[in-house]
Amino acid sequence: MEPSNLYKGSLTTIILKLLNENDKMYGYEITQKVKEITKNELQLTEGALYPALHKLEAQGLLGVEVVKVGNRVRKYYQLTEAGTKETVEKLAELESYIRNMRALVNPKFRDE
Amino acid sequence: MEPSNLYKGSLTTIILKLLNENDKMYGYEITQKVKEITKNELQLTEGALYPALHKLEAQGLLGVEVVKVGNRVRKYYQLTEAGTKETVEKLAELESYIRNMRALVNPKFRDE
DNA sequence: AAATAATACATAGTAATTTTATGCATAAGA
DNA sequence: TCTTATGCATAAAATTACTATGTATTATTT
Repeated sequence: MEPSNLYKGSLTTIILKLLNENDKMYGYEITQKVKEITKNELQLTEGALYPALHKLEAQGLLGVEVVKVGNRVRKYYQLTEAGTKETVEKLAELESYIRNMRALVNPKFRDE
Repeated sequence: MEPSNLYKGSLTTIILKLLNENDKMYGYEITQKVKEITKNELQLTEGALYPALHKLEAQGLLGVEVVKVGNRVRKYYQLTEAGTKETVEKLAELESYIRNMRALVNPKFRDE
């Protein structure tokens, strides 16, 4: 199965959740984690990921720590306090959205 | 809870599925159906819906029938054969996407 | 040793999709 | 009569992600 595209709006939630779970991660690590968890079905493009990380940082939801590993730079991101709050909200939104989509596409899930 | 925004990419799937289920519907009817099913949690904006319907029609996935009701016009849409096929694919994509998102945000759903 | 793949970041241009804001018009209800 | 509901439509703006490209280091394969 070829890797599918993201439904636009869900990338931020993915990033926040993974950081919430893993304390601190760097960009490339996030891409790999998503591939692993979704068994290659979802692929984060770098052109989406890095700008998203920068934006979250600019919004004060993430903090950054630059670490040199050998001769290469890694930028570790972690949730700020505001970021943790935002994560909770985004997750709730996603759950609600999934519930609604399930109800829409599957009559079985309607009266819940 | 205020009506939330759509995750971009899911509108087409919603439209196709509702038409698949209800045989033929007009735009306003679709907006109401979505409100009803999601208990007002999801609201389709007309600015998104009508262009989406026109696009699906242009792609040959929907057929239209204009009906006069009193002095007002309704445009009933229904799936074409190609539309029915597309519906199946879109639904499969959505299910897959939901599964992946669940796995990402909820470790419980990982090894499935 | 050289070529390739993987790791690690970044950005500009483009595309797709949706929201917001408007507009028009008829019908129903308060 | 005024407001709400029904019913369609489109343009401008915003959002979000993808594609393509660039740079550079490290590991693996040939």
